[in-house]
Amino acid sequence: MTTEDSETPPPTGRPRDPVLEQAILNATVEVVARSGFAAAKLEDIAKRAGTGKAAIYRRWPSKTALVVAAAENLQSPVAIPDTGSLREDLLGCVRHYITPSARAALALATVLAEASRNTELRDAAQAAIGQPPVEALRAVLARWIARGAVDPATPVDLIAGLVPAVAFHRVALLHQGLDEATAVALVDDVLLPALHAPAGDTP
Amino acid sequence: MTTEDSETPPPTGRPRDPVLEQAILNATVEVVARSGFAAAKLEDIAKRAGTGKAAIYRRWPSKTALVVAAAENLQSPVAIPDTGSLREDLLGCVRHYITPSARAALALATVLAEASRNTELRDAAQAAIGQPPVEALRAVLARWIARGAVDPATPVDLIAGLVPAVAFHRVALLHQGLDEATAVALVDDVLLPALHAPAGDTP
DNA sequence: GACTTACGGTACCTCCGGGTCCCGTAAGAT
DNA sequence: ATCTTACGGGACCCGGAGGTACCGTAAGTC
Repeated sequence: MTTEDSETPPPTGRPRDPVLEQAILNATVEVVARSGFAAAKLEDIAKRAGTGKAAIYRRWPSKTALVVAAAENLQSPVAIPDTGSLREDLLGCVRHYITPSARAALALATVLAEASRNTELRDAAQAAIGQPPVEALRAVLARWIARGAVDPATPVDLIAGLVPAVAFHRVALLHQGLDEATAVALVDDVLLPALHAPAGDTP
Repeated sequence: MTTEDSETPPPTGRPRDPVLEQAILNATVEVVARSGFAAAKLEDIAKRAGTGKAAIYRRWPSKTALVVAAAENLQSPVAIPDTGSLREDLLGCVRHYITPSARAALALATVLAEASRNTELRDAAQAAIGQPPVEALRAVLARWIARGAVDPATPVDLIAGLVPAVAFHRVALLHQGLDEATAVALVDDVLLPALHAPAGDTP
């Protein structure tokens, strides 16, 4: 290996359009989120991306691979709020599920849940859109526990899992995204009471 | 109308087997819950029910109608616990989601969520397996509010919606049913703190 | 016993969608 | 200018599954 023999054969000819790449991924998310994994047609995705099926198969070997890529592409840097107020930090985390992209992600998750047997697909979706916001909430809780404002005995996993559960449930079954009022109620009436609990009511 | 003219033409010939009817519905739930709505094959359902496709189409006109009927058939009388203890009542409601039939129902719901465009299907599922347990929880909360043990200002809908959300989320995305430990934690660490809150912490 | 309808099973029709191929054209590299 | 590869788009192949038709048989009614 002098410089680069086997890898990267000199890229001659017309290069691939990166804009098209992104357009295809976006179209995939939209179509899959709206129609479901099985019902999503490659032709619809191609049409919505303003291209043909060939351009898709030039990049990904199968429908599954395409959807996995689209799910991974949804990853957005989830901020870990640190406002100095526990309530505001929680609100920041919960509000993450209100954004349009989050709603698209959840709708996609709805669908990916259907592909139960497809482990690859499910894991990719979970890692891409499931974990990050939960990790953020977990981090916030850990920080406030360290600060002594939250009981160290609180079941962090259970509490942190509450928010995505509600968001997912609303989108998947009730077909309505999380709204501001619900987010506030979730924080004030559920999360904060659960966290403020000292050492337990039965000593 | 003397006795019954138009309706019920004298049922001659071999009658339909009601046992088979139930077997088909059960098989439908199992196969659809395992494979998903789209991936569920009528032939698999028939085979699992120990019959042929013809026997199915003799009863329901389409795959969708069959699944709707199967969802409706899942309705089971959800008991409204009244043990004298708020905690026990809540536990009773939450435990409902641990039963095998509840897990099957939730798995089915996972799938029905995918059929977003099919309003008929979604509504049937919601009415059959979504509403009843939530109504039970709502009733329990209402009773304890009436008894004065729970703040009348508590957002009953939000709280009652928490449990199915968690159950659904776990089954659909995490692929694990609700277990006893989680149920207890849900009641002790989430529901009870949210309910015991008096009039609010900021007077 | 005659009749009617359900039964299990299978072969079949038909449509739909994933995936492939090929066209004429466009956009870069040498 | 030439070469190579990507592009949009259409034609096509093919497997799979919903739905139908028909068999011989079983289980009821009159």
